[in-house]
Amino acid sequence: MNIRTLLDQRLGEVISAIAGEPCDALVNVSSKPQFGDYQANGCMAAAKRAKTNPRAFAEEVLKKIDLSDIADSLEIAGPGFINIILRQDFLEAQLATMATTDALGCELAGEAQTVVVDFSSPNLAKEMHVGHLRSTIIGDALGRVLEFLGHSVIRQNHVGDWGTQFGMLLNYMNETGGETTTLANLEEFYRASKQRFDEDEAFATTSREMVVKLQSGDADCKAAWQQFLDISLGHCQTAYDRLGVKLTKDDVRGESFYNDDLPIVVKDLDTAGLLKESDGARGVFLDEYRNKDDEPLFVIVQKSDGGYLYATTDLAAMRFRTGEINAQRILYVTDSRQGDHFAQVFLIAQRAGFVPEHVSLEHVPFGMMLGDDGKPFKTRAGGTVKLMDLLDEATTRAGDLVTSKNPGITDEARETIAAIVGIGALKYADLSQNRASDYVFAWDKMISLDGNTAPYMQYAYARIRSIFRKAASNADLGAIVLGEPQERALGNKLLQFAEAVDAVARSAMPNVLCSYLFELAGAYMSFYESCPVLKDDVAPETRASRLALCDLVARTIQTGLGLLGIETLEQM
RNA sequence: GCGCCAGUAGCUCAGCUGGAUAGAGCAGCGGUCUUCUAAACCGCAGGUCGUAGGUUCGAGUCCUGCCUGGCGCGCCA
Repeated sequence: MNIRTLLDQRLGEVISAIAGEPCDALVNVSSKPQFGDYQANGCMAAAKRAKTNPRAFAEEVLKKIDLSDIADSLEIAGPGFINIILRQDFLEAQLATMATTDALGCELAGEAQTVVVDFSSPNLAKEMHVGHLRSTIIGDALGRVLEFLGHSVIRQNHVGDWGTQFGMLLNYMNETGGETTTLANLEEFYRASKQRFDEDEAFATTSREMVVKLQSGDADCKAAWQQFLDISLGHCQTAYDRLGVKLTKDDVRGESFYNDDLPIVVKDLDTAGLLKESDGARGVFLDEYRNKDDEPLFVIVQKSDGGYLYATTDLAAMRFRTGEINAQRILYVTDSRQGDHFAQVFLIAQRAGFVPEHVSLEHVPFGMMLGDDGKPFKTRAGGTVKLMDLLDEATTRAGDLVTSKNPGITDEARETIAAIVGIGALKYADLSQNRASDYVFAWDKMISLDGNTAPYMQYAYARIRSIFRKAASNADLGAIVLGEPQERALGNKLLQFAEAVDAVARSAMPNVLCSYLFELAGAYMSFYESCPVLKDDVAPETRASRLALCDLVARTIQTGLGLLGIETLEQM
């Protein structure tokens, strides 16, 4: 049950009826406690359209509306706000309902959709580096949230497995005997082959021939290529597993998959009357975009030498995703620099009829990871930071912290906690930022575990679990009664979980869920300080009520962090 | 030259379709541990929301100009 939506509907009907046209009630969580639990802001706008006094309009609304089953009081304030205080027994009943299901009050807003989430998409010629982190974890979180709401999520790892560089790599693999051991360090392997390519003209020539052979389907070449991909994908899978990202081999559908479709894309564009030629290249002119000379932009889909480009592959993928997968919504989780590119290929795809009108194409852009100097995040030597090294450092730092907080701990427990806390902190630091902006990566901030961090939530969870361990067999849950102000605040916050999850699904902004969880954990910490659960002087029914609240908070934090791909711990 | 994104507290950032006195977290200052885990809690202080106009009952949010930073702009992805 999404209370905000409920109020929006109930008030919206009345406001619309009075105004004589459809109006939005604009219900939101109140900006301040003295304004009640929720506030409706829609009367001012509706009154304006109906050309009446907003306060008088709001009074009319209060006269007509019956919210007695939900709200204790409705008050008009300021120019025409309606402040809503919910009934305590309504909140208690809602919490009881919320506790009965794993969905914790979340429900499908409309029809279930088939949603393609295109994310991670590393170039398999090299090892994964920090540049792939944001796409991977943001896309993973979005996939989990949409799935949680009942949508059918198709993950697509659009890996780079088909560029000219593969000729170079295959050639070098042949030269070095194709031993898999030499591929243990992909980065080094790439560097070495690149060096050969740049220094030896003969090598470069055979490399180019290798590409042609590969793309024309030569069996030996294809086998070697497949072997290379398997190894590279293995590296990726190790990273995904350590990150706790739900991506497997089955989700991989790389550029090569669309190879046979590329000529068809060009042909279809021609059929649609969109294809033009310019300087020997073929492509589509877009009036909406201008080039440097203020002429319509030419988006090339086939080079003058006959080769295809990434716009072609993306168009082929769109055709496949709507035609074969039947997607109704497609999310592209890539960095914001590709914004223009996607806007352009979306336009072409719609114009060419590759994507029906009802399908939503959404670029989900994110900013760059910067170092604390404000420049792109690099190693001290200025090189690319490997993803694996980043994960290692996160767990090492978390491990050191565990040791300092809890010196007596066994090595085994330490490692488990370090992995979950370290990886969780790393992912949360990223997810909690508005993805649109560049983000300054700072180990100390992230791993200091203070403030709005994953460990703060993990700690709140562990504290609750500790209570249940202590209560042992005497931990029966009772009916929730929101007696104390902290209990009411906590209960209210719990019921907003569905609102937060809905907002993430709609806007593709995981940071909304992070903010929610931080507020929830904060409300719990305040509750924890002022409302004893297991102390001797707590009445049995109060104890049972608070245990039920604790349980629901624990489940919400665990589920919420789970939607972000972050694990919880019984003890920290 | 054109386009996209950003500019909010000392630092890092929130701010949902325009709503009431702009919020957090760090850092700073001051309180709270014979503890249901202090990785915590409570309080104080900190602001011309880049800038100049405009739209209106109301603007951090919408429009226009300007300034600053980042990114992109036909045969790489």
